[in-house]
Amino acid sequence: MAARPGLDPEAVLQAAIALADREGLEQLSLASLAAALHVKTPSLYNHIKGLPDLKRQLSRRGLILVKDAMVEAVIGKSEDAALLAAGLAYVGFARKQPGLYEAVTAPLTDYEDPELQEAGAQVVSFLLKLLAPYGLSEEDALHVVRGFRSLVHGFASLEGQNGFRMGLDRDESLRRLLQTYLLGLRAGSGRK
Amino acid sequence: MAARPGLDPEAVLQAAIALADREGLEQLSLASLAAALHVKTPSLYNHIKGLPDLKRQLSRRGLILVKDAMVEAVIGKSEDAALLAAGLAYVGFARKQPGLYEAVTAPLTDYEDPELQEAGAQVVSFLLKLLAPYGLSEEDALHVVRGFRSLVHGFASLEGQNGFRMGLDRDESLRRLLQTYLLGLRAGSGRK
DNA sequence: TATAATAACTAATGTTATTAGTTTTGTAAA
DNA sequence: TTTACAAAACTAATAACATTAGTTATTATA
Repeated sequence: MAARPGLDPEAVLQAAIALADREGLEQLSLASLAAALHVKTPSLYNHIKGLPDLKRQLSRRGLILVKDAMVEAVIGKSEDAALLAAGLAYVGFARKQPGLYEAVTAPLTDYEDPELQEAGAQVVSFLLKLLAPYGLSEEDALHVVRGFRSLVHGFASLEGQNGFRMGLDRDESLRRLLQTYLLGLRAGSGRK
Repeated sequence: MAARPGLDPEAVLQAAIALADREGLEQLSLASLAAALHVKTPSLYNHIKGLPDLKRQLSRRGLILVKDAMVEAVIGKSEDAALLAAGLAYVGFARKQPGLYEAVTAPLTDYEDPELQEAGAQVVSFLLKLLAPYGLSEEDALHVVRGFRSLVHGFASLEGQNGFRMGLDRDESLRRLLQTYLLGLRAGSGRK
């Protein structure tokens, strides 16, 4: 019947996110995290199960937040404008929280984690809603969702690893990529 | 004037690639690599500078090989057919050598490594050649290169982290993604 | 005020990367 | 054939890290 304040799991997660965004996900260790929290490493085990568990939590939180960012971005928009806004918001999130986004895309130790699957399913479900007005079959819509996710994740990932070196406006590249894909969708809707 | 055979840097690299492809890049450690080579860990330092150096070499080799795979795939093809073949080859490479491809896309310790920049530049240069027949301005072509790389890398990366869960044909998703983008390129070439 | 839940700690273990210094060995020159 | 040396592989040692076990300290509540 008596607790003791101090850290809690959410505070540890927040500190881990801050550290990952600031220094990169590879720099996130229990040692560096404990130091940032002015605590000894083993104390963290009162709040997390271990480093793999912490990274799993980062992945999940990142997925939730990137979806939230897209949801926010499409308010009052529909069809191409909504998809464009969602794509820009996705990449914007990856830029603002690079370490957290890295965690989303990091090779998972556990592909089968149900919390991660749920978070991923919410992203897919959100995109399917944006596609509803296009009147696609369920199968067609799922292919498009895969395409859209590939687009935005690929762009965000390459940008995040400094893959775009030329002095060419990156926002312009992203806008063109999304618009070209959307144009292709319109142009191809008659086709098989 | 006298050497002593045994391992050499290329053999170490090959073993590292095999291990990464088999077990995943995270499982690649100097300890596991040395064990696979029936050697003690410090012996590896006769052939590589250390673990970061080894991973850098993997990145570079992966970039070269993925480009080679695309070059091979476009023989005798041009325009949309060539870009489609290149995209399929890119993803095919990531599927066949998942650990090596992971290394290509892993967050680098050293963005500025000239060897990696050179390898990346060769990929860009190759794609620019494929785009030549489209008669785009240099700037337009560079935007398209970014788009194409985003497409294929995003797809390969999501697929590699088991991001595509639905029982939906993945090759079909990839083909549609590439075709939709190419269609958008054609449709949009009059526009700004 | 006393208690109990629990956060934080110390101590210890095992893994890993890395460096320094030593031994071994195969080849090329004598 | 013998010898010398270059380089590969080794042993030993250190430092960083994650993790577990067991102990101490603290604080909200009964």
